[in-house]
Amino acid sequence: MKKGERRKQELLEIAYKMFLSKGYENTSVDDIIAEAGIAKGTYYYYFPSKEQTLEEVIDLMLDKETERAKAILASDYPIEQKLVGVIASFRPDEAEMTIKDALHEQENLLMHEKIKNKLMERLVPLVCEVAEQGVREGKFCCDNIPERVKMIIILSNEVFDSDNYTETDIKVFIDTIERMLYAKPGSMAFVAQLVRK
Amino acid sequence: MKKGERRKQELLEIAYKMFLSKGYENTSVDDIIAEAGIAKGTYYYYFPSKEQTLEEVIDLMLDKETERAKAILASDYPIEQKLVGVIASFRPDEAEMTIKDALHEQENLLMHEKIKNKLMERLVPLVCEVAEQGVREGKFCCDNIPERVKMIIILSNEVFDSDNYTETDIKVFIDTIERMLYAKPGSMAFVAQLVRK
DNA sequence: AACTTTTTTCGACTCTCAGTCGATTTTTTT
DNA sequence: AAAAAAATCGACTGAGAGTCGAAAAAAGTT
Repeated sequence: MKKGERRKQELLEIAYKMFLSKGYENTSVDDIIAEAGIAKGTYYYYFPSKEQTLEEVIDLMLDKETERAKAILASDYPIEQKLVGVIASFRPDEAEMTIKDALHEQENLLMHEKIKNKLMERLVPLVCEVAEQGVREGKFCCDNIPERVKMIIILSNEVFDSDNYTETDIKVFIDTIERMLYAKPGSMAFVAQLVRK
Repeated sequence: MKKGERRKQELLEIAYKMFLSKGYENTSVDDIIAEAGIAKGTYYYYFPSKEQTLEEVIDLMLDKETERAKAILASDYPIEQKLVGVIASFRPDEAEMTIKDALHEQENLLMHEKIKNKLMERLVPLVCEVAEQGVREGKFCCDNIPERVKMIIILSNEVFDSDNYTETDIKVFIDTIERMLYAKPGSMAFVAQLVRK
């Protein structure tokens, strides 16, 4: 009654690696079971569908990232840095994502979409906390925090998602979030160092 | 030497309708050829792949919308209205898109993505023209127009794409574009009437 | 008209892949 | 040891995209 749990973890591990290295669409269930050395039926004993596997793989990924974000939230960095830090916690994990996701977007649309949605669900409330803290401290000065935060995250997702963003994109992005939050001009300028790479 | 052209248009027409009503993924090539009353081989005589058909269907859609946008651009409405009008030209064509695209996003991801990309390509330069005109007239006051415009379009896409945006989303969106363009506060307030429906 | 060439059409076939299912083996419970 | 539950197996199905060589239709040539 626990051998099953181990097998499931093993399958998630394999799926995770293959989805990242070859892309979701390019990884067939047959690929996964070949790698695991099991039969089709066994796979479907643990997952109702390939898509559900994806779902669980993503949740697993985001769990780690949520932890990181919460650590930053609990820290005592200045608000501006917290804000950016929490958002950045969810940036793809080094070489992991970047390998394939960036490249052949076509083959990863579903994965990408699911990540974006799940990420949004988790990230918005965390960033809202930071932003509200910022308002209390007088660093930001606006209402409708959740909506503003949502839009900031949308922008950060879409703009920095591809690899072809420019210096100017960064500059404008920073200016935009400063103005959206009614923060002191220049207070977010430090972000430029972090994003550029 | 022109019967072929007619057939191709016919196929695009059929594909267009079916993609919109049933979704791209849910429309098989077999569905299309059944509707057209032709054989598989004939279809592939005109299109190298189902995806290429999608590509051409979308281009066709966007052609119409580009015309509308250009008409507005050439008009002499006030800048603020032009800006919004041009962007709104690319909103899905009444009942057309809304039918299915909004609903089962899952089945339409590729279509959605392609529309977004192609739309961006066409819309950004048009909106830039308006914005630059606005700067010349002193209505807006900022540099890096293309980047700002891109972000505005991203926001309008993502925020108003789903049907569950709120009054507050609209308010914040308006505030954001005013501030991104350094426009007079309230100068864009009229948008609220248009978006609400 | 008789032919040749080009364009268009046909549909059976292949290949890939997700998912099913009943049978069998392994593990746990009693 | 027997019964029950959990885990595994792999052949099979069904759907759907794309291929290909052959045939029919249309256009061009003499």
